[in-house]
Amino acid sequence: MNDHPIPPRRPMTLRDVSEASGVSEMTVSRVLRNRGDVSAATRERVLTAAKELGYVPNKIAGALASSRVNLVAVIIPSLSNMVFPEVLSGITDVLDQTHLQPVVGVTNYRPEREEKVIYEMLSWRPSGVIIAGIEHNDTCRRMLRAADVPVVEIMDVDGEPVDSVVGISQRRAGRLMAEAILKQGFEQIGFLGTQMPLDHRARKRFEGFTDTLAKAGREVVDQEFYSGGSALKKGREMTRTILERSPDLDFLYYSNDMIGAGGLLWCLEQGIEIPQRLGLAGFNGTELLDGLPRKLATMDAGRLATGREAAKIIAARADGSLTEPRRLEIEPKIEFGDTLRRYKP
Amino acid sequence: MNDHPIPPRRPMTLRDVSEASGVSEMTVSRVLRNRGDVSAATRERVLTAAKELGYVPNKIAGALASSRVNLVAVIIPSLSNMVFPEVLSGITDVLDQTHLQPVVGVTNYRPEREEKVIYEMLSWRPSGVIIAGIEHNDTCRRMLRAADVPVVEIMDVDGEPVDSVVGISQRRAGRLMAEAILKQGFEQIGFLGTQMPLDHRARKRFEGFTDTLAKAGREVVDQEFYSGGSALKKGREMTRTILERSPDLDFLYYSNDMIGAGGLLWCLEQGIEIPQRLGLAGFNGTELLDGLPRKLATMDAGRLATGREAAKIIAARADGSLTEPRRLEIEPKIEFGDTLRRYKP
DNA sequence: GTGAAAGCGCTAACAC
DNA sequence: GTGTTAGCGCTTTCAC
Repeated sequence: MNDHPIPPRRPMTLRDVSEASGVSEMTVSRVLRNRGDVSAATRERVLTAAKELGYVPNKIAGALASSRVNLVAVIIPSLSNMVFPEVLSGITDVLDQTHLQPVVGVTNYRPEREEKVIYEMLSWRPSGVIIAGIEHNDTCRRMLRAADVPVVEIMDVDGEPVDSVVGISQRRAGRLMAEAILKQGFEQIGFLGTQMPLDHRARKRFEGFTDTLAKAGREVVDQEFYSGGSALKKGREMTRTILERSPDLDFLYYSNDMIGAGGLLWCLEQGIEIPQRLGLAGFNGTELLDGLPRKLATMDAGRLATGREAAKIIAARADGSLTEPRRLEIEPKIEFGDTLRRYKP
Repeated sequence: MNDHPIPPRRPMTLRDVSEASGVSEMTVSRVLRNRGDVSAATRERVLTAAKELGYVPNKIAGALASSRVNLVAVIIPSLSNMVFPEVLSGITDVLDQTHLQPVVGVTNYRPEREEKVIYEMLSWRPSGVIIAGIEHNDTCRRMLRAADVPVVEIMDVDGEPVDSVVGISQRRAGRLMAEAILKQGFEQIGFLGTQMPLDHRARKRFEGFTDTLAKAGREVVDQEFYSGGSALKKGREMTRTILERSPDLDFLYYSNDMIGAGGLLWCLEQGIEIPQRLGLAGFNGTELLDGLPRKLATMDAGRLATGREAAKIIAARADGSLTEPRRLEIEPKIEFGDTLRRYKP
């Protein structure tokens, strides 16, 4: 064995590859980035050397030198609500075909977290920002605008976007559901939702919903809210509670599919006749609903499409093929399932 | 209005804050990072200037200069399986109390994607890597080792870790469940799982399961696999299929809670007596199970704890308070629910 | 096709 | 307490 003193391990650099291959740093860089003309021979030598050394380029240095970063900041309120991972899938689908890479930040629906996450993300100078919601405080909006980076706000188009926006109108979603419910002759309507004053999307949906009822001379007769715990279980409990308190209700509108599913299971166990005696509807168009004993009515919010379109906009802005802000409203689609339609169409 | 020509917008730098506040760049840097002594007065001036300009520091330059990056790479196979978001929650809980920040990469269970994601992540020189699974190909292992960064492999301790490792033994989890099932006198056991040769954790669990059955002179009598679609619905369909084919089965072991829940719902609808006629068990300890008509037996894999502990290790390595690799085996815990226990304990 | 020089926007180290 | 100098590891630009 040799017993030369081992010098302290220095992180590997281009220079190491350069020395190992006997080619200038500059040419090594060209090979590694596939830029400019390099002879096949040199190319080969560089690639071999890099591979043997296990060289991984330092993107920090690269980004600083070129002021180009292939990161796209994706800022969402939560990961435990399946809705956001689904949007992320859409984003990933599209970005995977580009050189761009999503980086996820989670705000937990807290504005001060949102500020922090935006700040942190922007400090890495990403090529674009995709952010859930269109309601952000002044600090957030100012940062986003000042960053001079393409921004796409998603999942809510009711408001003034910073730049581009893709998603459904939550108000319209609430309205459409209210109209469908009224059309089926339901009259005593209850609402069940999350206790989350900062979920602007749920709030707007509810507003659209109640406004429409009001125009028809109706109102939400009773309400029930929850926070934390198993949504399925909470849906069950809330449904029992609200029906005990207001036995005359003939429709329950849930702010998400999971609590709706819990409610549906409970109602079926009680032998409640659905939808004749009691109609039900959730929101989101979750895959899960397909496996229930009856299919809960819901509204597909086009999450996958939203993610895809948002990513396309960022990609197009990044490669210069798009320069103007876009506004893309996606149409929410009612799925009647087995719990909303009383009369045959 | 003034009509001076507007110079092309140059991204803002420390220098701008320096000029605006009349303080040297270095001191501005000190204030912004809370490093070293700065007089209250200068401090104030700098902060005001920075805020007014809406300055967001360039972390790329900072990271290059200091060779310190506050990013922790988190590499997981999927976001659509709730398991991983939950681990992420644990990680976030802990990292939120440090200056470290998680960055998520998704591999879709594909080794070539894993290679790419690791490479991309490492090229940003993160302070640590948390990666799902302990099975990685040689390229991946070499990169991780060469990166000279703390690495924590999670959710599977059966194998040789690159560095630290936190999680349950999947083989042991399979074994424990097999033992519990046998103890309850079940004899004709069927298995239902995902069609995913690359999910090593599911594979090891299954191996531990069948090995234990074998030692008791038993075997898995029939199996059924699925891929894609609504897991709840698939669970339903697979359960019907397997029971039609093998009506003598008296126990169904599902590789995850969601298909188990689908199976449970179907069995209840069929009026199958559970668990006397047929026992059921899933895997994961998903919150969802709490809302079902009966609680499915399952096994808590300690996902939150796994995430937390992994993050703690990274944080401790990063601040120098830990220097050795750690190995932390978490004990999986059977939850009997209402579908596994035939005899009163 | 290849190389040398300059500098991206910060911070470490040291001087004052 | 504050400022100066010299890089961090790449890429841009330009020369050859």
